[in-house]
Amino acid sequence: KFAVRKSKTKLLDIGINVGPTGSLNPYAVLLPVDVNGVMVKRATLHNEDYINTKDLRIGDQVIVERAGDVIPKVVDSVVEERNGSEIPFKFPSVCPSCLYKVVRLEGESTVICLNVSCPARLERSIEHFVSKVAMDIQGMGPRIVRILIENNLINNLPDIFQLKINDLIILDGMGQKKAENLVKAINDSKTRPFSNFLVALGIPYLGIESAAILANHFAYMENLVKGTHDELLSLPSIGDKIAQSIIDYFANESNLGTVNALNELGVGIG
DNA sequence: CATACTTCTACGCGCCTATA
DNA sequence: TATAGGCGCGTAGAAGTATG
Repeated sequence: KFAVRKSKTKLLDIGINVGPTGSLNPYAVLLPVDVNGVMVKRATLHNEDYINTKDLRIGDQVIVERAGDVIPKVVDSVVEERNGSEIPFKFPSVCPSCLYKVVRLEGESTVICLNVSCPARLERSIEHFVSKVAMDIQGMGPRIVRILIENNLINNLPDIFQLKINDLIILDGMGQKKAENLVKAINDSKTRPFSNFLVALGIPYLGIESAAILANHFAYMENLVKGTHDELLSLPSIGDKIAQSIIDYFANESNLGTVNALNELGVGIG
């Protein structure tokens, strides 16, 4: 097995993932290639500017590298090998999931879908909600999340806590044992620390570290909701971006409704 | 018991934000 | 403007469970 750090392959296509907060994240679909012992068929492209700056075109031969032998990335296109059939990539103007017009805010590199009812956003926000750093609901990975949504068992975050064993047991590949384990995991997650609950909400720029600082200062959701921009800014490692992001989140009626509904189900209190 | 399928975990670099 | 550090990215392999 050769130790190849960089490899050349063909950029077959550029796809778009919709993130939990509606961001449109581009990724490269590659002709599978061995990069230092690993077959790589996909690599992140970060954002619209990254594609434009590198002038990556669909059909290009591209250099793929695994940074630290872990995460693959497209580092360059091989311009000399173009034959004229390569197609420049136009970043989508509508969300690939809900077809709503997307926006790119001044000074931001991220293009986002603002439709709060976007199906892709719902799916990704639930995946994030149940993930390890957030509510840590074991046995509820992306696949199960999709099945639950497809079967109309989940239409929003609070719905997760209404799931019953009998709802789950009828699903494909879900038996008594899995259903029991999932319901138990969901119930256990109700007592996750405030910081993890905050992360679970999916507030842009708010990760576990910043959330821990907020949780430490405010202790309860009702205090945080009342927190002013200045108070947030006074906290270590909370700058204008994160502060504004938090203010924006709690200024949104729909978000407040979600938080209240969760609290009433015994989720994320204390 | 064998097979199929899903989830979980580790990995470490570099974009982006916070801060001086 | 420069430096520090949080955060998320894609893949393989292990661990676990469902099903026949």
